[in-house]
Amino acid sequence: MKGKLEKLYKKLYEEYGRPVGQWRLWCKKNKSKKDKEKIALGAILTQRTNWRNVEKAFDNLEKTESLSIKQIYKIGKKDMEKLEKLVRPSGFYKQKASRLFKFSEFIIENYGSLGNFLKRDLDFCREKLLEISGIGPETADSIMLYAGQKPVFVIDEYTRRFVKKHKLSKNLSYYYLQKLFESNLKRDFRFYQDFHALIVIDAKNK
DNA sequence: GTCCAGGGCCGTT
DNA sequence: AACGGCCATGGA
Repeated sequence: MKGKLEKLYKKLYEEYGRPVGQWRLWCKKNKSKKDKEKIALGAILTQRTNWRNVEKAFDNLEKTESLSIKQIYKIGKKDMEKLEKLVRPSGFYKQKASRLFKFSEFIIENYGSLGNFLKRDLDFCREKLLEISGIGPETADSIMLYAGQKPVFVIDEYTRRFVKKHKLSKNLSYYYLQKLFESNLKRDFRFYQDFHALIVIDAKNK
C-alpha cells in the first residue's frame, strides 16, 4: 500500500505540479495571521457548500471589516442576526453563524488569538476543536493541517472519491481512511497538504 | 424546476 | 455502530 499511495501522489504531482497558490486558500503561503484565520473560518463556512458561496460570505465579512476571529466574536456576542446576514450566502447560515461564533469565542476567551492556540500540540488542539459543537473531524483536521501546519491527513468527499476510484479501500469511514493514509505516508504536514490539494485539483479537473 | 456542493448534529434502530 | 432527516444558498 505504501508504494501504491506514493505512486499515485507522484502521478498527480507530475500532472499538476506542486499545488502552492493554485488551490483556493489552503495552499497559499499562509504566512499572515489573517490567512490562518481565513483558512479556519473557511473550513467552517465550506461545510457541505461550494467555495463560490463561501467567497460571497467572505466578501460580506471583508466589506464590513469583520473578517477576523476577534470581529466575529464581537459581532456574534452583540448581534447574532447581523452575523447570520453576513454569512447567509454560504448556506445553512444560522448554523454557520453560530458555529463561527462558538469557535471564535473559544479562541478569544481561552487563548486570545488563533496563533496562540496553535502553539499547542496537534492532539491537544484537535481534541479541543472537536469539543466545539459544529466542528467535526474534517473541519478540525482542515484547520489543523492548513492553518496549524500540523501533520494530520484530511478525509473529505474528494478523498473518498479518490479512494474509490483507485480501489484503495472498501471501508470509507473517516478514521479508517485517515489511518490508511497516515500509516502509509511520511509524517510531514507539507506533504499532506500537497497530496490532499492534488486530490481535490484532480477531482475538479475532470 | 431539479440537483448538488471540502459536514455535523441529533434522533432512531 | 449505522443510518436518515435536517439545515439553506446560489450556480449549472
